[in-house]
Amino acid sequence: MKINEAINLLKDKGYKTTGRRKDILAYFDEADGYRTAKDLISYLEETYDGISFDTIYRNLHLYNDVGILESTELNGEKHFRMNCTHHHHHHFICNDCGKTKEIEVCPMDEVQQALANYSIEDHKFEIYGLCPMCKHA
Amino acid sequence: MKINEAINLLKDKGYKTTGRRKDILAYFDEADGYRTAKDLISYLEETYDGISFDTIYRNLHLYNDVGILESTELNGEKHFRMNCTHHHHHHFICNDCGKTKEIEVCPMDEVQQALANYSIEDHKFEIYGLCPMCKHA
DNA sequence: TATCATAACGTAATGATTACGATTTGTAAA
DNA sequence: TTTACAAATCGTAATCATTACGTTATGATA
Repeated sequence: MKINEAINLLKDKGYKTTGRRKDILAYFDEADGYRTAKDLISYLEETYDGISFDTIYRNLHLYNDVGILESTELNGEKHFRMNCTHHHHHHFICNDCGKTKEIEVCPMDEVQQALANYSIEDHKFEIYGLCPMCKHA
Repeated sequence: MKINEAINLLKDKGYKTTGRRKDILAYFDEADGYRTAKDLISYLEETYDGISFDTIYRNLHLYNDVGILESTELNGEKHFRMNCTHHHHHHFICNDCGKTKEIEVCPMDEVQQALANYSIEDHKFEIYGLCPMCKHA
């Protein structure tokens, strides 16, 4: 999702446009991969002297809820990245830099049949390793 | 993995067979699904008066390392279940009772090609929802 | 520019997990 | 069987990510 798109989405939903919020969007726009709350705090501390956990987590949850960000759990820590809204897909995630590559394969079609009497609510398919850049570093 | 198998594996590796360790195995053998450290503590407290976090987590890690248990992260908490050693497969996991169903489909073959220059180290494919039992409860 | 609800601050609380010194207990050798 | 000792457990404190909250600041609307 693009920054302007996200800002308009927030406005439409009645949320205020603050400096923190714009900077958080800028961070994830630039990051192009999964980042933690701690990563975000480090970044914002360059600009602001004193960032509250409240601000960090409230906005991460907000962005996640309205679909600006998507999240996953890696090594016991929540990680966030800009949401790819265009179509359903999965991700390769680099263990080193957190950057992602879209994977078009989704095995759910095949799986549905095997779970006839089950109620499927969600699924997760992620591939972990090193991206070409980190592999040769 | 069966309990006796696990105990022999521990002996072979030079680990001692203690009451706690046997009871932990019994718990996961009976559980037949994903359980948290807290779940395990509740169970062990019925038998022992005073179970140390040290004992819980040390043994969970040990069992996970030697392949007696396998683990996944659900709602920010590590969950463990008896390891299925026989062949590669994935799991449907019930959001209610934690019980699992094996899924034979694995999409990795298809994915390899799309990640030619990447180093693949691991992958995760899990399906979440309600099992037939919990669905009708 | 005044108003007011929302956002942010600073900090304390929570919950899972890890760490550690003291004590207990399997195990293997005497 | 007893002894010896490393490994296992205990009790509790520390850590780390996240959540909660009373107070203060600020964006948006009139």
